[in-house]
Amino acid sequence: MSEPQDNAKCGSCTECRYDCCFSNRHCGDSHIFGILSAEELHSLMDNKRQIHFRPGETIMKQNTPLTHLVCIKNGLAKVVSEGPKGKNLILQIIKSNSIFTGGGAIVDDFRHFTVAAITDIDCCFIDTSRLYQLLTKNNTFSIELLKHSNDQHMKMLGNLINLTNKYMPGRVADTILYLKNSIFETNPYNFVLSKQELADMSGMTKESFIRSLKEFEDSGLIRHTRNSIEILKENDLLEISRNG
Amino acid sequence: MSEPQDNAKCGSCTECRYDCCFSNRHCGDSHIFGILSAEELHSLMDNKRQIHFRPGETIMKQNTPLTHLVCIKNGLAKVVSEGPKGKNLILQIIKSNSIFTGGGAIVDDFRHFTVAAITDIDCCFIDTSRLYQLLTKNNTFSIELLKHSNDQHMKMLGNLINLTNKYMPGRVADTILYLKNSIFETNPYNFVLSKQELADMSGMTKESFIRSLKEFEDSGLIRHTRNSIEILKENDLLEISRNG
DNA sequence: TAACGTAATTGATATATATCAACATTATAA
DNA sequence: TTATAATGTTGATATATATCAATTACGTTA
Repeated sequence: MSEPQDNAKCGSCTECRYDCCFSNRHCGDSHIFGILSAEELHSLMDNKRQIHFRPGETIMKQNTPLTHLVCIKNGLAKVVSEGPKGKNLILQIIKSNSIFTGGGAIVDDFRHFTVAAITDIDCCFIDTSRLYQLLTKNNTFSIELLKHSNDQHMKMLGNLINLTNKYMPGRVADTILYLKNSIFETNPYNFVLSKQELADMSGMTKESFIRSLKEFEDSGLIRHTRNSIEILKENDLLEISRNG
Repeated sequence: MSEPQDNAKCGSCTECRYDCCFSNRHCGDSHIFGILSAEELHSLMDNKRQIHFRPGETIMKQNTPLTHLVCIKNGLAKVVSEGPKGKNLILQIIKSNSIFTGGGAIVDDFRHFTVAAITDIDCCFIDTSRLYQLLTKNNTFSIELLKHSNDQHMKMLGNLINLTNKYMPGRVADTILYLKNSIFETNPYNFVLSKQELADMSGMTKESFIRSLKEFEDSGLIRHTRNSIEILKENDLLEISRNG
């Protein structure tokens, strides 16, 4: 894999080595590493590897042994469940400063998801053995990880409910609102996701997604180009999302 | 199954009071209480309440504050996600000797599911405050609970995949095989679930469930009466489950 | 720039599933 | 027991969504 400037920095400088990927302030949806002492952080990151991925590359593959957890330093990645017969479902988008284990940590130590880079990505691979060691030593850390796990669990429940209870327009509304409010956080937002990927996030075919999106455009709810969407009437979209 | 006298016994005798619901040997899918010392078990169960529910009664209700976790001592319960517009999805059946928190433990302390009794049920309500206290004291316990959480998480992923990637016959096959292999564990198995509930487990209407079941019967894969099912050709059903 | 491959779009059609309505069966209570 | 409600079953139809095929736009490389 290629190694740009940041990469080299992280591999050499000591300060960076144990801190750069998980500074307390920036640890995204979880403060999980914020509670660790320097020593503990050291024990966890001692032999971590920072790796660069190009868009499209697979970061972790479903059904492989869960030997490392991944921390996204910067870039966007998609979490995919590869179903039978090539049916992919994108369950979430991971942003900078997030950790991701792959699902089966402690339970069966297999990865239940595939994670692939959407943009260029710098991320760290941390040995799960180090994680487990730390779990046995720092109870607060265990509790934080439990919190993180429950959080992911409830997000997946949300996914399940949306995908099974709603018609297509509701699911499309969910997807584009999720991207605006949880991922890009600006209103006309640009993205690098293909229509196929947007459809995979919404549990439908790309043709259906396109048609639904067009209806929104015709109704004046959104405006969109090849790779940007502007939400014009968020309340109406929320209403569509609620009514399924 | 245990005798009904247990109920009374549990309320009075001290030994029973801290042990009967969660003996190490019988703690179902989790050994979570098996690792606790007598003292710790005491601290957890000190003020626990054992309650009896009749079939159909609600044990915990979605969207209420998560003040207690529930341990099913004996009986069967259904875990329901109540969607908008009365669309219910039954996510799992809970058997004897299982614990259930309701989803949002530590995260938002709200219940994300409704749990309702299918049969008569004896269960214990344990203060979550006691649980949290114990979490901070016993690291092994935290790790066990983390394991339990991840386990539930991956089971929900399985649900999601089944419900979104499969056609009706595959989902019906999943449901009746799940009941045979994970819940009742005998072959012609009797159940107290209505066709509506079976349909709610399979993410479809009761009419569709009935039709699908009839096709299985006509093809000689199963035999069924009002409240019993016999699996005749499990391999064929597994094949149907796989092919969606 | 032209040429090619890939992604996006549109339309016509097929199919899975839900809905609605009628009826049958079983359970419950007077 | 009979009456009445609840649940189960079947059929006809409507609808949401996928599939297939054709075309267009775009981006990349020669």
